Amino acid sequence: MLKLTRKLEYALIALRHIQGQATEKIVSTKEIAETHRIPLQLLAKTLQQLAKHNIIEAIQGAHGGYRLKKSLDNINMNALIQILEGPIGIMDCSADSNCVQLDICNIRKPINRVNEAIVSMFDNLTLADITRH
Amino acid sequence: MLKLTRKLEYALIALRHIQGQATEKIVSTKEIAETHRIPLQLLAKTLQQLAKHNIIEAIQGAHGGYRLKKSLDNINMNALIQILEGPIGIMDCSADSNCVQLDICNIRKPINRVNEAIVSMFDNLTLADITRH
DNA sequence: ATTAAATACGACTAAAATAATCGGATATGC
DNA sequence: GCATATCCGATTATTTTAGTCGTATTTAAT
Ligand code: SF4
Ligand code: SF4
Repeated sequence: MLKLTRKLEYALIALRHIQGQATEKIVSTKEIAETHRIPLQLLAKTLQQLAKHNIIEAIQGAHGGYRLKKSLDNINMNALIQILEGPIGIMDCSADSNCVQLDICNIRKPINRVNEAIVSMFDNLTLADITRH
Repeated sequence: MLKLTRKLEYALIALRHIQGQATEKIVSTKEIAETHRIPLQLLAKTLQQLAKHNIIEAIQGAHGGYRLKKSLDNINMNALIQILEGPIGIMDCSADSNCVQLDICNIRKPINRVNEAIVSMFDNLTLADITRH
């Protein structure tokens, strides 16, 4: 309950790892996976998602890997979560959510406010805040 | 990811329902379950947990049910979560967590700060805040 | 050219967490 | 005594998350 996913953790670990290297160094998935004992394939797919969304840049072929494409100051946690997991929703109140309680629910509004508070918290947290400290 | 559980939702819905009744009225699980289309057995067990922790008072036997035992102003969301789901942890960093990354993890501290921020948010949110609006 | 090392990606399987149900016990008002 | 409730452990079902597999493609080095 209220847990982050491993995928998200792996992404943060990887971003911090990449940031710790020389700016132009190309870091391979393997290097990150071995350093931090992350399952290689899972990390690979995660990094591919980040590359597709222009957070990191992929260099293919032998001696390929990734390097940062944006400054981590300019990306917030909410954006990262959005990329990897979709929008934050502490519960599922959308129209197509087929929640049987939907139209008779007596806690929907306050719960939505809580959700917004969490979203806003992650909005105000840059990846640099996390990868720097 | 970052979702509340149904059990917790059901508890909130039930507490709000009970609060909406006359102060001394005894409300049965069945009444709440039918009004809000919540699975009876699951709600029953949830309310039992709340009763055990003195948030509501159980009246057994025919015409039994529950009524509030504490003012909802004096209970915060964090306490409710603690009762129903245990401590909030957006990830599992305890000593016995057998996370293989534990001793080489480069995001542990910042993640713990995020966790504390969430806990503190739920600490400052009373059940009355949720059941009233 | 061939090989080795890397990303790219869809499909699949495994594991864990959550949600719901079942079966019975106990209590109590009428 | 019976109907209606709470109580509660055990089990099953469902959903979500985590991880793996197989294969294709790219590219540097030889
Ligand atoms: S808050 Fe109410 S409507 Fe929204 S998902 Fe929970 S029960 Fe359904
Ligand atoms: S933050 Fe690091 S140590 Fe904590 S659970 Fe996640 S990976 Fe493991």
